[in-house]
Amino acid sequence: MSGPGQPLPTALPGRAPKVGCSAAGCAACEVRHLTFCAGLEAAEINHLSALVSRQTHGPHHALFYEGDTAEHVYNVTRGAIKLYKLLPDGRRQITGFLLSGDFLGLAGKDGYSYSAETVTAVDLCRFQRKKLDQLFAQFPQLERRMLKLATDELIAAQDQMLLLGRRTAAERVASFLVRLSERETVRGLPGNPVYMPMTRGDVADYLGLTIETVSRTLSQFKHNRLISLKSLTEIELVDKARLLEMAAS
Amino acid sequence: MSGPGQPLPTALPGRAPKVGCSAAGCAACEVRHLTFCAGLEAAEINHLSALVSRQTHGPHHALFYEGDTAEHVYNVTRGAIKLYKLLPDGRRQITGFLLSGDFLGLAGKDGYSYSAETVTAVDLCRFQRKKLDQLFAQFPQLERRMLKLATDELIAAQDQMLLLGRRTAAERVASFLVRLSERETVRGLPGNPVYMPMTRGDVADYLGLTIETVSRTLSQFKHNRLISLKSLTEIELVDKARLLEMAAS
DNA sequence: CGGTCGATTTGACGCACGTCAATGCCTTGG
DNA sequence: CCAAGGCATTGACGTGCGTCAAATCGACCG
Repeated sequence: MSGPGQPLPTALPGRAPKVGCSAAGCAACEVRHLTFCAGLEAAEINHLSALVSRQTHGPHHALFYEGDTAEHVYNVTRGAIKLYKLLPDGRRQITGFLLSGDFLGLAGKDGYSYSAETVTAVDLCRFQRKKLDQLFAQFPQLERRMLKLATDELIAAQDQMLLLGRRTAAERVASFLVRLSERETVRGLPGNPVYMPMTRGDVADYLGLTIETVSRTLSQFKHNRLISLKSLTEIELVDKARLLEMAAS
Repeated sequence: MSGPGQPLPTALPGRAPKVGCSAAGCAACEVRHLTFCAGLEAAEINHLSALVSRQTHGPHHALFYEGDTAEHVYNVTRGAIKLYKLLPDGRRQITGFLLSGDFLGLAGKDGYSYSAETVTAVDLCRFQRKKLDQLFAQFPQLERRMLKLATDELIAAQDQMLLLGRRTAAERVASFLVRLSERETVRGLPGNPVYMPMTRGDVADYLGLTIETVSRTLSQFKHNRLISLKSLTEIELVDKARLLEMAAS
């Protein structure tokens, strides 16, 4: 798996992702509590509002590539994004999927450490890193919040290492479904059926497997009545208890 | 691989790890430039000095376990530490090895996200998280520095995901040797031969392999004149160019 | 409505790496 | 010096997942 993606449904009837702050401004942002913008006073929010530039992109749009100078920092307010790294021969590892409220753009001195591409149509809040750094000086609260986000991401990355290094294919897929469901729940969505907008290839490259193994594992889950496929991108978790057990950590 | 480790040479003749700041205080700390203590004024260093408690531990000593309340934060000033996560059935993933100058103790709300155990004898600088947080309020510089460290760790974690998800056994071992060598170089050590104090089991659990595969891969490298084993814990990188190529990212 | 194209599923088969089992080696201690 | 206890290495063999290849499905379009 590598190369640019192909057309995917931009939205699903009756399951349109929650709309973010695209028009109304940061004060009305529905996902602010999830982002680094959380916990700011009204006055501070206005400072942020002045800095932000809003963007919308269609599916399968490259935002930046690994190694690019990291000039911007983003919050996702709608849709899904994938982050990935490539080996010279094209092998790909997806390091994360971002949903609304997720943050994007931490980078070391060598620029972005991964490439970013939209999975579905997305809305983004974009900040210039330079200007944001100035704001950090004014509002240490923001930097504290950023450290918390980075720490949470690090913890998630460590969990993923455990998954990639030591879990079986079935455990990986079960864990993926359960985690995706939980992330939707946190965002006020039902979480069951799970909305899974990425391709099997994306899932495979996230879980360190092949497309075929992901597909076969899902088929096996279906056969064992653990899940039921409403459509290619909608999976009902029928036996969530058993799935949780498989995903157990 | 799991369970507590067994005796290992505490030091190697002629290769004793660099001594840290154990006696002289932070002002004389040899690894400060690598830690979050970097870039502070003399006065600020004194504040830190007042907070720090120094510890020494022998090899194979557990510092804390995953889930423990995260009361402390550490800097390693001598020796090597491993961080790991366990699955209920005992499968283990080592998420990182720490050397002198490395930082330890970022944690989410569920306490430490990994267990920590010494590999060799170590010296540590220990801070109470609560007190350190107070210092952060006084010196935003410190928090900035902490964010940088967390970001660097996150980037390293993403590299490790790529390794665990997509690299072959030979690539993993080559990458491990080369990175260990580079880390020693940064610390002013020769970096060749590489000093590798952890057991084959530790390496296996770090690379998502088994002891046998690590051992076989090293034997194959030896046979192909890529490396030469001076001892179990000292590996000469004979054909570093070829190793770098295998590790290529 | 039939055709096209890519994504997904399914099947057959192979292999890289895991498992199981000696054997060897190094360190420690009597 | 010998014995014991752990690692580490090596060999033989097994298997989970990858590879290759062929349906099948589903969305889009003229």
